[in-house]
Amino acid sequence: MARATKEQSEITARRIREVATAMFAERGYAAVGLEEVAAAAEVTRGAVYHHYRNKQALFEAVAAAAQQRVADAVTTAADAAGEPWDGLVAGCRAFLTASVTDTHRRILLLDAPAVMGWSTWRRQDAAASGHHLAEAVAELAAAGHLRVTSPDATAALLSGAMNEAALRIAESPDRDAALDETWADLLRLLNGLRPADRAGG
Amino acid sequence: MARATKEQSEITARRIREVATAMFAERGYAAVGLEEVAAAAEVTRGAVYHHYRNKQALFEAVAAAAQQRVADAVTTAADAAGEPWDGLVAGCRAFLTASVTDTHRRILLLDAPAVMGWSTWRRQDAAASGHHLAEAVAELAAAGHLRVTSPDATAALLSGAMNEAALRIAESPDRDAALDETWADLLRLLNGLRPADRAGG
DNA sequence: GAGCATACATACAGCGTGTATGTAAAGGGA
DNA sequence: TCCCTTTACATACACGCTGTATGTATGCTC
Repeated sequence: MARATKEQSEITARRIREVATAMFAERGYAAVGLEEVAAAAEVTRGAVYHHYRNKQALFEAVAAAAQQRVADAVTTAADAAGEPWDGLVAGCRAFLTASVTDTHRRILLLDAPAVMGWSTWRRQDAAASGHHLAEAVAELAAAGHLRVTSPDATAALLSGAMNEAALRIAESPDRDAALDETWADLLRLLNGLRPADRAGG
Repeated sequence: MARATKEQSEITARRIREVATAMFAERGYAAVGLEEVAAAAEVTRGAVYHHYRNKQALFEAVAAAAQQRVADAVTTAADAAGEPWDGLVAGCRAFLTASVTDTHRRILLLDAPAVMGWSTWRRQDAAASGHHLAEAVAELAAAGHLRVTSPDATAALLSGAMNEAALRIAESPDRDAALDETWADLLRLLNGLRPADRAGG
């Protein structure tokens, strides 16, 4: 078969990644074979192995791209808010809504930790959206807007809370209602960390 | 080979489950083959398939047993406390310490959701420890000790927070310090949900 | 004690991953 | 422009693991 140019090669790699994203999101990592990924991308398995070392490497690329999209949504929302407190709230809201989508849910919240291993997954998460959360918490804590013992620990607690919430919301028959409900209680959790003289402001 | 009695059969099934528990905990679901499980249990793969429909069914049995152990630890701790509020706190503490152990961590927190699917996993969790958490929150909310919009949503948020915390603690070089740190901030989260006139009591 | 059900062992089929090899075209220097 | 190397794939193969079908000897029941 004719060999494509360097530019074409990147397009191929991206197409493989994109069809793999859809399939991993729909049926999960284990249930997807590289043969079908190749077929959907209109190449052979050889091409897949040319661009990605193995199945796990492909998944990691898929997860990284998804993670990046979530991170972009979070930072955009957080930056749009003025006050640091509002930024944290807006970022959390953006994270929740982004994580509820099917693509991100299955790939990032269900499969990623098991496939990549928790520490690798956590590193990637920290490099993307998790970093912003920890930083926002630390900043607010330093400014006295948040009472915490360890900003990192609090960030982890909040991150875990939001991840589980996203899974719950996604599974709910009425996602909008579940999101509102969960959001109200997440706000209560956040507000509960504010010193009495700042709360509600 | 000689066929054992009914009693022996249960012993064999349990032995398979126990060696599988150890291997799944150490190397993860995907990396463990049924051949090695059988070898470790001193039977053949045929025996494994006789007692468990397939690999996933074996894993679900393993997860259920682990889940039950965590639930027992939680209820024991919660029942030992007098006040309902103290019961919630004690239960959370017990859940955290139990979840940090290697066996429970990898099986219940990393692999279970991906292998069993989230809804199945959630049902099993609810039938065990999760149920108690939701009930405790609902009870405290009804009594006015906790301000929440939806007890279920709050329980999910807390559950997710603790799961993530357990993973973080387990990965930490100094688990005791990480546990103390995380525990302090988890208590802040819980206390933040109490009405002003009850907090600190 | 005869027949059936049970508790395994054995043998086999099929799929999926990973790897080695082949091939044709792109890219670069003379 | 010719040649050589590298790149971008396709093809072919080996192997492991799951699941299933079948065999077999023993406990169990009537």
